[in-house]
Amino acid sequence: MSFTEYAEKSLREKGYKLTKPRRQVLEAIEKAEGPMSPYDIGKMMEGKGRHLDQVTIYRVINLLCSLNLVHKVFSRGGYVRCDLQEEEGCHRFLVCRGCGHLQEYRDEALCRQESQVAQKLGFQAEHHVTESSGLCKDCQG
Amino acid sequence: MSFTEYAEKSLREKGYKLTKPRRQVLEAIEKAEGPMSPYDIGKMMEGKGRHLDQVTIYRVINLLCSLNLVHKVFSRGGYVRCDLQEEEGCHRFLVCRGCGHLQEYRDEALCRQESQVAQKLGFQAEHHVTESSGLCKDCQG
DNA sequence: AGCCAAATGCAATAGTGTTGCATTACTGCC
DNA sequence: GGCAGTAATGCAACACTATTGCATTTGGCT
Repeated sequence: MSFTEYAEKSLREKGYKLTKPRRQVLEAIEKAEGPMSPYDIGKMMEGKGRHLDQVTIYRVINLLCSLNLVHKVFSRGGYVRCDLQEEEGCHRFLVCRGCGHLQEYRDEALCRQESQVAQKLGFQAEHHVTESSGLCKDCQG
Repeated sequence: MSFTEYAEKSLREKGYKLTKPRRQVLEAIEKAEGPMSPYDIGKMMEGKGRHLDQVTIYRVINLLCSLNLVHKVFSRGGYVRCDLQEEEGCHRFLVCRGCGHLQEYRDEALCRQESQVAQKLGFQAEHHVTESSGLCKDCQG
């Protein structure tokens, strides 16, 4: 199931309407190579002769983020599609400082250990957001 | 050694000048309870009859961040002083979704494991940025 | 005291994000 | 297939975040 298909299914199931702007934003994010800013998405639309209000784009992105269909990448700015679809747990990113390449992954053991460390500090962790920077396979050596 | 003392020492040692704006920003961040935006710092100054240019504040903050004397808190916006001073490694945050309380910590084992997981994916991690959300001691139960 | 590189102030500009309200358009129902 | 009602969008305005270039100032040195 493609990203867009999965996202549209998720929206339906949760009772959200499947509107034209939402389809368009999903399509834009599906096609994008890396993180897109709402502004980028607007420009892409404009380039195709369509028009989408910036506010609408923000609202769509917020919705998609809240459903974990899209993630914000803090260290680079912008938003990317979630590549792990229905995989539960905390999704993390590896961000290459060489080429900017982004890889999403998930690791249950890491999540568990992180929560344990928090517990020792009296904190009950619910969600972890992690972005690691370094060098990807192609940029090493 | 207080935050400001330590920061001023670090600046000197690395050859950065100890200017009035830098002292003022350090003082503001030292006193602040939680994350401050550059705009907040500007307003705080204005309130005391002093004036600091926004651009200058940004530049000072960027410098302090690059020296790890101050961290940006992505999930809340704004910047906080580093509470771990000279402790090496990746500094992480626990962010309470109840009261907004922020706690900084460090855990070498976690760091190592995170790098190992990345390694298995062919990625050579250098630095990890983590913010966990959940409930602090006071907000549980 | 004076030098000078580093840092600041100012002006302009661009990107990011939010709110309120009137209008439109999905979805479910007949 | 049309209708009703609610959810979502468009528009306008606004506020915050952040960057660049250049003229001017100043901290740290001799």
